[in-house]
Amino acid sequence: MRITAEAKTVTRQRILDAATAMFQIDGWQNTTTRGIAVASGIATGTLFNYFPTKEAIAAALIAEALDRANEEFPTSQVEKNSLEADLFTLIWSGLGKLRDLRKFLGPASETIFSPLARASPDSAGDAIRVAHLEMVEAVVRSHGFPGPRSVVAVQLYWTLYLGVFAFWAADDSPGQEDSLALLDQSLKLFVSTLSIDQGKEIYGRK
Amino acid sequence: MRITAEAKTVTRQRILDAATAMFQIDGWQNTTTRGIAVASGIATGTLFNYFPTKEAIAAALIAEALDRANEEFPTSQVEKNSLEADLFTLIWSGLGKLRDLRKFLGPASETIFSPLARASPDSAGDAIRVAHLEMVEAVVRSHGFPGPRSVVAVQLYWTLYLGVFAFWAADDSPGQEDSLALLDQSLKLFVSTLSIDQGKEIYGRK
DNA sequence: GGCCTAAAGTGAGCGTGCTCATTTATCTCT
DNA sequence: AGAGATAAATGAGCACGCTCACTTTAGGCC
Repeated sequence: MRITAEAKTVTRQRILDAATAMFQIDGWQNTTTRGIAVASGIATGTLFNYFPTKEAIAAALIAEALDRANEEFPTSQVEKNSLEADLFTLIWSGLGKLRDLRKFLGPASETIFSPLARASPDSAGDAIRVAHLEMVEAVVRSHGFPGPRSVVAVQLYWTLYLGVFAFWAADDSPGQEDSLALLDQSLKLFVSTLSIDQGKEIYGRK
Repeated sequence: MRITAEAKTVTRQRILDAATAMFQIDGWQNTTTRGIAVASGIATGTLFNYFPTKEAIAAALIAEALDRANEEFPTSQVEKNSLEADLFTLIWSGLGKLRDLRKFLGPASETIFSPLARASPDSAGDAIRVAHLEMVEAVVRSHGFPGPRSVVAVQLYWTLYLGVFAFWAADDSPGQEDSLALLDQSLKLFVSTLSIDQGKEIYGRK
């Protein structure tokens, strides 16, 4: 068995499709890795040749959805919008792409986006965090905040983002208006810290 | 076997002591419920008569530590301090009581304080969240914000608190100065939302 | 003391997520 | 075409958290 690269991506996709369906129908906890394997037509062990953990499968789904949103985001825009408005667009469109996954997003991300993220840089969700932070950093820079950001500012942003994310995943208010309000408020707060943060400390040391 | 209530609290304490030691030495993942049971001189099944899950054991440890901090907090104070200063005292003393548990706090709370908290009010950490929020609400009220708070404000506070909590648990900066900075900044932001929040909406509607 | 009742204790066993020694399939080289 | 090499697939098996049918033990009552 060699140079089956093409076959591998096919299998990979079959796993992701099966997992999506099963997570949505049965939920995160009730979906077993054995089940996903069977539904994908492979053995249990094979599944783990493609994804190191169950979380990694969900993380891949989330990452792909967010990547799609990021691609659509106009990076080299004529900035007529405020920083807040741009970040709002970026984040809200990301959440929009995740809409289908919402049902299992809460339980899954609980393990994926551990608050402990800083201590385990190899975790399944870390790549997502880094990618998102880079995207945000680019937007912030394009609005005249040269950076670099302090540890505190970065941590604050990520905290607020996760808060919005988690709230949104479980938000049953009509049109997710509560989430909109929270995102709006969170961004106001974050932006207000940026000016304070400017030139204060670089990554934690003076 | 009846009215062994006293014996039960003794056993309960033995479990908590054994668990504390094992979590600290071997970490959260490497400590098994079987191990805790053996170290406590009981059978595996018996352990689960005292605590429904492994998380519940850690949650009990955290809850007791925070309770101790809450008791020490002067509720009926002559308020000469700012709201920010009072919240700072409350939170920082809480973290102080948790110092010994720090090593396993990150990994453990990852499961305990799920962002999904809203959807599973029976989870091990929910009582802690409620107790803390009540404490904060009391302090906020005593500083002339009659409330009630909007869902958004509550969620924002809890998000910021968890962010500080998680950061602090893994903070290796000398004297946890980064955590201090983050807490300071977080509280500033939260307090600034309070005046906006006043009279705006009660628990999410109008 | 000898029974009855029920609370508390027990550990074999289940279903997980994940591993790893072994087997199978494919490509390369002669 | 056959042999050799190796990437990929396999599933029995492990350790874990947790359950539950059963056993043990302590109290109330005569």
